Amino acid sequence: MVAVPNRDRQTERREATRREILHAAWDVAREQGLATLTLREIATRVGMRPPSLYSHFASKNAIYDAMYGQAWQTYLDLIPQQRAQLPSEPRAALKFVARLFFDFAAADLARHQLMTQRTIPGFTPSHESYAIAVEVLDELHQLLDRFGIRDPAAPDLYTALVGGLVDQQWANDPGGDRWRRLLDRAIDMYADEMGLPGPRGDTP
Amino acid sequence: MVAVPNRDRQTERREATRREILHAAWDVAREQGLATLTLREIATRVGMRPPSLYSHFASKNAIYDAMYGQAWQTYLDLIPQQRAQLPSEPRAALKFVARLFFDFAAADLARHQLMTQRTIPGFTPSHESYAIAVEVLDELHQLLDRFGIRDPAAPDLYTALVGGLVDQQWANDPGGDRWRRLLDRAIDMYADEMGLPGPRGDTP
DNA sequence: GTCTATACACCGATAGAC
DNA sequence: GTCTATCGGTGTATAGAC
Repeated sequence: MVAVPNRDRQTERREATRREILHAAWDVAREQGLATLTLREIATRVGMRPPSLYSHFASKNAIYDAMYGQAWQTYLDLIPQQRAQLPSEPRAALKFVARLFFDFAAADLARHQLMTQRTIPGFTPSHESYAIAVEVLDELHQLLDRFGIRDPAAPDLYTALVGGLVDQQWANDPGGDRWRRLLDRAIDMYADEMGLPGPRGDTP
Repeated sequence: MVAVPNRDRQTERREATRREILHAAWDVAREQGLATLTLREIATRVGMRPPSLYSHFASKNAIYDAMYGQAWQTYLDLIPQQRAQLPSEPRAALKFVARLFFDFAAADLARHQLMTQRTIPGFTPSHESYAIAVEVLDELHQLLDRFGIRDPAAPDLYTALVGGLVDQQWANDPGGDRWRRLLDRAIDMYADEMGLPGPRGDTP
């Protein structure tokens, strides 16, 4: 019986090629900007001709969509290890989580734009990919809930605050830390608003 | 002596054409997305052939740059009339100013992206255009100073907070008001952090 | 200042051979 | 699954006539 192992090996090979293509796509997006991404350039980097990409992705937007899902999945995968390191003190925990997201978003402009902005005209994530982003948001809701923050406005205000710091960092001081330095202060301000107990102060 | 009047009429005509081109460019950007802007489409709308645009703008980026400057200038022009309507109570004043910026930014995605995000790979505003944005920021600094808010972090935290609400609004509820409704609450939170006196509460 | 003509490169996508 | 060939179109930008 070799049918099953063969099929497995083939699907694995297929997924490896998909990953390779996406990896090249990320390289291009980082180097030349998300909006300048082209099938030609991706194909060149993986040693293919452009039409061959259509054996793995139905369209250019399908590549964007896979990248979108991959980006949110990468962040989602950080959460278990984040949970293991989470400080018990609520404010310290919120700061830890905020810093994790900030650094993730500040590390890669193309990724950040794809995840949270409408940079690519006409691109909308598929339900499948969007569901991963929703999972991440769900984790945030649970975290806030665990700390007794049940204000209905709390998650939206949190995402606006942390996302706003990231966006300002990218727009006005890329590569620097002018807004990153305000992160702990911003979280303390937020924690005060939400009635979270505990002392103010920067993380060590 | 007709030399001077003629020259004036000619430069006026020239500027009118420039305005017409930019107006068409804004239409295209709004309808099809900022990144999809093409000289072809702009030219068609003003009834020209694409190469004719080069009599008025040195390049496509020069058009982006003029749009950038125009957008910030439009906002700057709102400030005198905003100042006339400014509530005397500090918190109400901050809310009023924040709402003005929010609504301006939420009214036009392409404009917002050009003003505050790095949507167009390779585009950087000229010093002249950027100076207008700096003028707007200067007005914010003066406003905060007038209310006794002299914390060095105050302006950066303010732009992150208000900008963050705008970005979330565009990313997750375009055309809605899910984050707009949090504006007064966010400003109260900010005012508390900055030690601004006065009562909390939504604007009427 | 606007036009035609054109350069020169690029794009996403499809058809069909192998 | 990858290729070649090709479609029909896009793009910015320049030269030179009028």
